[in-house]
Amino acid sequence: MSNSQPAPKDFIRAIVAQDREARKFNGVVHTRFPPEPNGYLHIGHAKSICLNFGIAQEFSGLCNLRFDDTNPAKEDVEYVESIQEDVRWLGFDWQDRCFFASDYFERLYEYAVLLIRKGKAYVDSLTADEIRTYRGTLTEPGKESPYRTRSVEENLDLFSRMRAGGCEEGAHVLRAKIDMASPNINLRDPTLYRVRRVPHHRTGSDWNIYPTYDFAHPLSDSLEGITHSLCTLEFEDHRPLYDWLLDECEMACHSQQIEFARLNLTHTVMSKRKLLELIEEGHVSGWDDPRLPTLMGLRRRGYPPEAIRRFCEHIGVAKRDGVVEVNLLEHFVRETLNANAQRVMAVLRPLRVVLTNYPEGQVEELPAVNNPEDPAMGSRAVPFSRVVYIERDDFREDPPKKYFRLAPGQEVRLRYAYIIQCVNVIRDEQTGEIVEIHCTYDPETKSGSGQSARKVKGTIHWVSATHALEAEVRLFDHLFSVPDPEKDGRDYRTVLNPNSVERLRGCQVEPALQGAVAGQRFQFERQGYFCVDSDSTGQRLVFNRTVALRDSWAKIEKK
RNA sequence: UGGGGGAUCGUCUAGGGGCAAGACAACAGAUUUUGGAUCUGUGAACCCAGGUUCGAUUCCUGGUCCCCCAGCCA
Repeated sequence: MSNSQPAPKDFIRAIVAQDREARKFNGVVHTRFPPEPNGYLHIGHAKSICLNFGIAQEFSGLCNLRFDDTNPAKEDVEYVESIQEDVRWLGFDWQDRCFFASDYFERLYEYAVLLIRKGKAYVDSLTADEIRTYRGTLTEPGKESPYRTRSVEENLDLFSRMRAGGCEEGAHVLRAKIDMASPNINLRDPTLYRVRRVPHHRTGSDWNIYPTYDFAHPLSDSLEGITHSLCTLEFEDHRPLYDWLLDECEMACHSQQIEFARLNLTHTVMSKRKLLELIEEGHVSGWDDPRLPTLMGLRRRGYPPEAIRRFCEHIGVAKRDGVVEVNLLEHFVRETLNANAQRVMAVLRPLRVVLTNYPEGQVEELPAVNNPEDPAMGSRAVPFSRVVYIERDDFREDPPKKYFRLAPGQEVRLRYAYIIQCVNVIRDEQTGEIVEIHCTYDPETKSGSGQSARKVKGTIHWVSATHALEAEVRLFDHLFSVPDPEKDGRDYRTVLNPNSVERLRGCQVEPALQGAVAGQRFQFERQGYFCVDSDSTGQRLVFNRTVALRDSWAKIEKK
């Protein structure tokens, strides 16, 4: 019964559910994710991937991966491979259904011939400039090309010569014969084929002509039996053409195009062009720079694919265009990492602390919980000794109100260890800089066993100086310092965040991190989630900060 | 002043002739050996104007504002 079904989550699922119930397409649901292999995927694509694969899953259907490789001048196998890797990483499986529009070139050509025979397409020999002029404007109708009335025979002959390689690029194009006066510019005899004397990454030099998106897309959808062809809003105007082509080519399957709003995120840019500019101008290091919204970048940054999926589920699908705040994405990253990231202690900006009453040479192995959210993750031993490092931020000579950390005379708990009290501050005689602090520890307050009634307000993280591993840590922040980098048409480069990355060397991390491999994710207690960077080696650990923990102290201090 | 789409808390998304719901963010409190997590609570919205109606955010009419389209890109 339909009333036992949960309400559809969005208008597209509502349509799909209705179609399935009405047995449209025989009750089958078949979608596709159709990237052009001319760049790398970003989180905007993730929305489409989750939508298409998600709907297929929910409606017991299938989702194809199809490369829209109709423009050899811009495309490359390198992109094909990276796109496949990204889709897999996101957690989706196209099984044996990875297709290419180029797989259909021969059939597409035959459909073009069919259109010519029906008098629905013609070879135009106007120049690109002339075609533009003839097209008219938004408010004025276009003019018909003088070549529009060529005979079927002449068109057939010309078109086959275009294919055979007898003409220069731009000499001719194949156009649909629709309506030069249409208020919808896409219907003013759109181009179906153009001459391109460029080798294609899959078909080599087999072809001298290539179909346009407008021609190839609907036919590819139909050939694959795609029932619901989901795309972004800017293709809304193309739908009449999409339908016209399926009708005129007499396709057995009339796929249904449905448009939804693309994803926009605050504090970043999403277009391939701008992403490329950021890379080429050296503002970021490459497509996998952890500050970029590319899937490669997010992966390197440490974002779990599950977090991205949850985010995409959560933002929903609608037709109004808007901008999602990045903090929503970050929320899902924290939420998933909180549940499964191993906790570890790491001191980013070390301050030496000597426990003057702790026996020289003594080492204790203190048990530490790996993840309080998940007891199954067990515990580990953390070495403790007379000299430890704490965070410089965790000591203040003049502590503000409500500062629950270390200060002269004040007490604080070292996580999983003892309560210590600051008794002395040692500074560099020249610079006056604090070089180390002396504390005493209270042996009665050992974590767990002690049961000391004594409570302190603060607990800070630390690492044993003799046992710590040195590491480099890269702290990332938003690439842009404002939510909408392109507001009022300004150049987004003018609002790049100068502090979007901070490299910290000489960080001291817990020995449990020995041997951590690239991609492994941790929570550095009290600081955030970090992931081992691909620059990391056995000798030199490098971490990326995925996202900081929520910091309510920072808020208090701001006031 | 062509055509196509859209307008609900700060943000995203529901709903739909009769109390406008959720999430993030914000704020307040509880709790806490992570100032994390968790829990509780608070504030916060139907673009405007008319009309129909007992009643309109929803239906109708007219506006306003925003987005997209003049590639041989997708």
